[in-house]
Amino acid sequence: MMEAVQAIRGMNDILPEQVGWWQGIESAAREVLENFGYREIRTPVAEKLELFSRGIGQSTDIVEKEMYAFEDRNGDWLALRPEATASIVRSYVQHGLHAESGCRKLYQIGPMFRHERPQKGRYRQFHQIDAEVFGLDGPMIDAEMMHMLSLLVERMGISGVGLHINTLGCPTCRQGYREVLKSFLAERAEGFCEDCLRRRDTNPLRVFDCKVKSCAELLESAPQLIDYICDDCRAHFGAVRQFLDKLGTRYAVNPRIVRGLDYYMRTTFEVITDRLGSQNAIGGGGRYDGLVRDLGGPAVPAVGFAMGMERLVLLLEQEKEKPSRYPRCFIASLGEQARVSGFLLSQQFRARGLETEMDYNGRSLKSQMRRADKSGARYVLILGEEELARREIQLRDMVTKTQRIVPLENIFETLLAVDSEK
RNA sequence: GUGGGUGUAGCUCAAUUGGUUAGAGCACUGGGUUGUGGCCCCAGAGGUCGUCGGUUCGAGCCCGAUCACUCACCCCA
Repeated sequence: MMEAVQAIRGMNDILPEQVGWWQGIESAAREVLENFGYREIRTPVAEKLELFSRGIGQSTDIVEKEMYAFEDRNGDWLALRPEATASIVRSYVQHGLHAESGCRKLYQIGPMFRHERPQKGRYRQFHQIDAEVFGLDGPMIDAEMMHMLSLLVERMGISGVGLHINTLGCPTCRQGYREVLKSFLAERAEGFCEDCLRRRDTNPLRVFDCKVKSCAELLESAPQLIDYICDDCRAHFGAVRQFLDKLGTRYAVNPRIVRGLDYYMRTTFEVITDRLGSQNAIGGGGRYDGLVRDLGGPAVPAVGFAMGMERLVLLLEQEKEKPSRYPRCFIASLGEQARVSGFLLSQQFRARGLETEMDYNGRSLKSQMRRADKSGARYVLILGEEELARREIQLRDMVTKTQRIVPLENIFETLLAVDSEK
């Protein structure tokens, strides 16, 4: 035997047994998003590398060490997209979508790529549901988006998750806070772990995300961003919270939600579960008013979020029964002539919209019945040479175990009539 | 990128201190009814024991390397 080729590490097949979960999640997402006025946009999985280094941030982990970047045959540097926002913004700018109206709501569902060490809930090819709103800078849309995210999770049948929100301030007021925090970290340097000391220089806000106990304890006395942000940012955050309260959306303010992408400002949020081990965020996002301009477009404000579909599937597997589908009808046949007639019959049934299965191998009736049973079909049509000669067919109801002989003519209508009596 | 755990049939797992031909359950195929499913009975098929190398008279078992999976760190969805 030749050695079989394996799938790429961290890139998984979604087998027919699992695909029902994915379809359920996707249709729930489309339904809710479209209901809120979002329209689908499909962008390529590869972009120029520059788009992500400019968009996501040069010093972020994603750009620094997780991107699938490569030189193509023309010598251009490309990358498989590690997230959707930069691509959507690129497309929005390139096609002048900002010209059409004040506000634009877009969504995308598809694969993303990051070269990380795989673990539960984290893969190298993973799938996101991503939504973005362009052109609105007020707090109302921030609240609506988080409200919608809660509905989305609920509509998918997932419970026991929490919405955590925070504000990062705007680039101006955050800069002041960064300096204050940096000096706080410098004063107490000996108490913090190595990672936190490294973060002090790269991205000081991320220390709040540290899981080391001693760091968390020290940070309790740290200066809080909320005390340093400007009046406009404070008012924005206050209004977001008021709207969420009025919408009845439950949330917790969590100063640890700082996000790892450079473009976020003001509102940030995550949907968190305690049932997935360490990969506990099933969705997250925030406001990024500066990104469109940074990518060469007009100064259009924006908010967006992404959800991790693998994590949603993991949660659904924990609490719901696996969705499955069954053909309505199975055609069993005996003898070559009858098999051909059964084959043609199955095509007619399908053409009329009835999900129909059959046995193509010409095996024993017993084995065909076994297959019919396993397929979950409610009805089995049995066609032998005897029935064929008399222009008849056996119609068996697998649930009631009753069987009768009916005319072959108009068998489709007969089957529908029998089925509608149930 | 760092650390821990695990690799035996399609799946879940066995295999005495290293000892002849590596087993079971589920799933699969056929039979038990000249043409009838779930339960039961019988039979069959399915493995280079992840891979390569080493130790040994002898390795599924011990050692090393490598690959993969997995969990955690990191980071994030």
